[in-house]
This record gives sequence, structure tokens and C-alpha cells, in this order.
Amino acid sequence: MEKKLKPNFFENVYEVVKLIPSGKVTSYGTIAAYLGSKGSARMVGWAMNNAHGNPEIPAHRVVNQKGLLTGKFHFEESNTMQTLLESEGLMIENNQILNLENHFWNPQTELI
DNA sequence: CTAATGACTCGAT
DNA sequence: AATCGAGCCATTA
Repeated sequence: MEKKLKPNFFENVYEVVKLIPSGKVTSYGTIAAYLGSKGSARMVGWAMNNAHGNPEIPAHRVVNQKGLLTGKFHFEESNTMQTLLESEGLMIENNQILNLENHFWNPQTELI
């Protein structure tokens, strides 16, 4: 994985994820929609996979539309994601974020 | 070049 | 209401 030119899409995802405020979460589809492609939600998750080497990417703040921590198994430890979210004031139960709407961050609305 | 996979989402049955 | 399938873009083999 040396010098690999990444497409704009990935960097776009990184920027949006990095802009997520503390204590807020968003979904892959929302990020994809903000980028303009509604169907490339999978690519967002794939971008996160690539972003694994970027500690500045709070991937733990990115969950699926149900608020389920789908990618928690991809973290160094399965409890890392939940612990980080809880540390930000979020409540997690069964790998699912409680009060998701209360902590949901919409780039289209909040970021403008 | 074709095929398969991936941390998702929506629509149809 | 729950389950299944197809779509989307990019990377890897």
C-alpha cells in the first residue's frame, strides 16, 4: 500500500468524517448523499476501511442508518468503538446507538 | 478485461 | 411487518 493515489471520493469522505463534531454521529448513506451519490454508501464504508491508517478519522462516529455499530468489529478491539462513543456522551446498547436522532449529525443541514 | 468483495441503503414481494 | 434482492462506486485478484 505504498503511494496509492486515492480518488476524490475517499478524500471527500475523510473530510466529512473529520468534520463530525464530538458527540455526534452520521450514517454512510448520509455522507454519500452529501457527496452527491446516494447509492455509493458502500464506498463510504470502504473509504473508512482505507482510512484505518488515519487516526484523525473518527470512524467510530460513522454508523449505519439504524445507528448500529456495524464497523465495530473492524476496530482494533470490538469494544473500542463503543467505548469511544460512550466517552463522547453517547449511549450504546447492543452495538446500537440510543437516541440516534438526538446525536445525529447531518452534513447537509449542520455543515451547510 | 471480467469477476468478486466491501464497515450500506432502498424497494419490492 | 419481515425477508430478499438489486444497485451503487472503487479496489483487488
